[in-house]
Amino acid sequence: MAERRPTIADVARRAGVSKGTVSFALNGRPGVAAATRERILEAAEALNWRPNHRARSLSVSRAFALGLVIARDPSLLGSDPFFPTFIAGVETVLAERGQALVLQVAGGGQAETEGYRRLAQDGRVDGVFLTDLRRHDPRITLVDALGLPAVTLNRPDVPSPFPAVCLDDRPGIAAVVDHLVGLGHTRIAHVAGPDDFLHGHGRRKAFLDALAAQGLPAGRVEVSDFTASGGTAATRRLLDAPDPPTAIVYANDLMAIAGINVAHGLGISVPARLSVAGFDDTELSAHLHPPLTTVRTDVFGWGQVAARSLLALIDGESTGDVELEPARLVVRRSTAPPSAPSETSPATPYPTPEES
Amino acid sequence: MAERRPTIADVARRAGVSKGTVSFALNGRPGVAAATRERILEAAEALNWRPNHRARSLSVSRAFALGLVIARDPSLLGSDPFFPTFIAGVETVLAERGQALVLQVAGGGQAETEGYRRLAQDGRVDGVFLTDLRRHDPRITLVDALGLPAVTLNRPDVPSPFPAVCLDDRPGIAAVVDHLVGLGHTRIAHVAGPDDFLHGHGRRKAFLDALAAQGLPAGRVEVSDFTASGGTAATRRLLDAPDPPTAIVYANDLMAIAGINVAHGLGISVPARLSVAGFDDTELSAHLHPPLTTVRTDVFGWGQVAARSLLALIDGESTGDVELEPARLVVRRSTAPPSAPSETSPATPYPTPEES
DNA sequence: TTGTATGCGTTATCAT
DNA sequence: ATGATAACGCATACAA
Repeated sequence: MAERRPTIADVARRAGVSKGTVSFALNGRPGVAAATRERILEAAEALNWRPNHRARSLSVSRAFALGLVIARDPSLLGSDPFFPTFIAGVETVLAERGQALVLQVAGGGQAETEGYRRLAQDGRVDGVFLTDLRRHDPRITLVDALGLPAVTLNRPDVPSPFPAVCLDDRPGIAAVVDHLVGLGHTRIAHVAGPDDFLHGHGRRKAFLDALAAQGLPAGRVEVSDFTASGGTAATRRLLDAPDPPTAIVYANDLMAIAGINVAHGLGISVPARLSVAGFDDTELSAHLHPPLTTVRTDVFGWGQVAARSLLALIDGESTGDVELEPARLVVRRSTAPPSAPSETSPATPYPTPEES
Repeated sequence: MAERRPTIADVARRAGVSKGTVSFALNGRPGVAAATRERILEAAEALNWRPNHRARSLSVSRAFALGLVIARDPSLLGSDPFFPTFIAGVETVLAERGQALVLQVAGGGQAETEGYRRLAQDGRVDGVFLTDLRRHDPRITLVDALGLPAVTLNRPDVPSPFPAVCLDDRPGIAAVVDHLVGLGHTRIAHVAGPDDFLHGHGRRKAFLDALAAQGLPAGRVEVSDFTASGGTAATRRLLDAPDPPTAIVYANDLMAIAGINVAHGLGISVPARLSVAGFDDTELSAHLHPPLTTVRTDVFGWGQVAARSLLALIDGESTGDVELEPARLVVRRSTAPPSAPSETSPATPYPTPEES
């Protein structure tokens, strides 16, 4: 005799009314006499009735869930701090609203499209987050065609019907460049992310713009892929060049850390002979030696705001684009004035690390 | 006139049969005449009918989704490579079976319990993964009481009704110790994970057991927390001690990397004066300088097998516990023979890094 | 071999 | 103004 979960029919029977009236009463809708409402609430309470989520989902045609499709090489996903932090931010909002997060990890581009399509066709979610925007991102029209509400992280470079939740990278990159120029650097290079990602592209442009604003010639840019191995290769190319840079601005911490290690391997000490700056402010970067100068963005908050925006959009009360606090510089010990050209690498140990 | 999606009633009408017959025909159940079946399939094809996922979910009382509750401090979640990789493995299996993954990130213990409860009560998922097992983990009985099928990652230390998907850490740790002893080390320390995690506890025990098996006295163990900051502090404590170790075995790569940086800060070169080994084989560890000797586990495969096991359990065809390929040692350059006691830190640059 | 009723909560429509 | 009824979506136990 499995204790069957009470249904709305049980409540209706006990209160002596119809199912419809129970529904109206419990959802606080008008058209129910106060006395009747009271009776219904008591019956529901007595039976400890909770609406069946699946039935509710069916009748209102809502999933009460949001979707996130991650298109990344699984083997590299583990070293990216973005998604876990972003998801954690999203979750804080969803948890208090009874919403769930449905995740998909898609390898290649084909699987990605299929992922959105499945989420939409199965009605698994009421809306999706569009992260890691690419240039001329096909997902904008795809998701729109699927009839799925969405928010984009930052603004796409194509017309978009979706609200954008924006966190501007560029001030952070500009601040790094200004910081390095202020220290006396003139040969500054950049290790960029893939150029088809909007953020990779944007950080690169911000780098070049900031140099130009400082009246310096364009620095060398090595396009890489946000991975440690890519950062290693790009750094080798830069440091093996005839006129190597005295400072390198990386598009993320992972490549920067790999870069520092390449420098160490070449006997080039950081920051004495090479200044290095990252981007992300991962937990590790403060605990390196030297601790990494980097750029911090509030990814957790980004997730929170994106979730709120998407839920508002789904509820038909979109507030339009949102602008978050831009990225900002965190100065630590991996950046310092360039050494005099004649000076050789000093063998002195680094000063004790200290958080800025 | 929104083009209403065709329903099973439309198909039934077109084929001149009842809804029930359509359902039987399309699910390949017996009791439908071949000619009738053919007619129904044609009608469904012509109308391009797809079953409504939500209605299906309601009628069969299944969510066609699995759940994962992650109880981690959100600010530290980003530096842990485990979950993204595990999830990616899970997804490869779910994608081809039309299943979804519902994720919850819960901060403290209270929120964690609430997370499982919500998943169960709302019928959001048909089963859950129990990861990061703790000693006397209360989730075993909780999830069982909630009537939710589950698989555990490794075996709990309490009686469990759930299949376990096991990947043994211990051979990896033992191999590290053997490797270090083989190099000539006798003062080997361990920086452990939190002792209430079974894997933190297990790696520590494996470390001590391996030393004992080698006939060496118990090495010093610093219990830490898997974070860079924790690894930094623990390493300081070890290296500041009167009789510092010549090798440190860390319970994860993140702490090991932080440890290497502490050593650098103290002018202690790795591996010349201190050997360091990690655990995880994160992407970065091969690109450090020196590249990190560590232990590799197939987290992606773990996710795949766990997903298959959980789905099998839900379908009532559980295959019992599963044992995966155990963790195995990856020797790189961060481990070397201990220097002679009298020898001071050599200032020679590291050899060029090379993957083992 | 096929049709019907039931399970679910919500809501449009109808009846008082 | 209040409340009852039926329909929505699919699968399945049961009746015919």
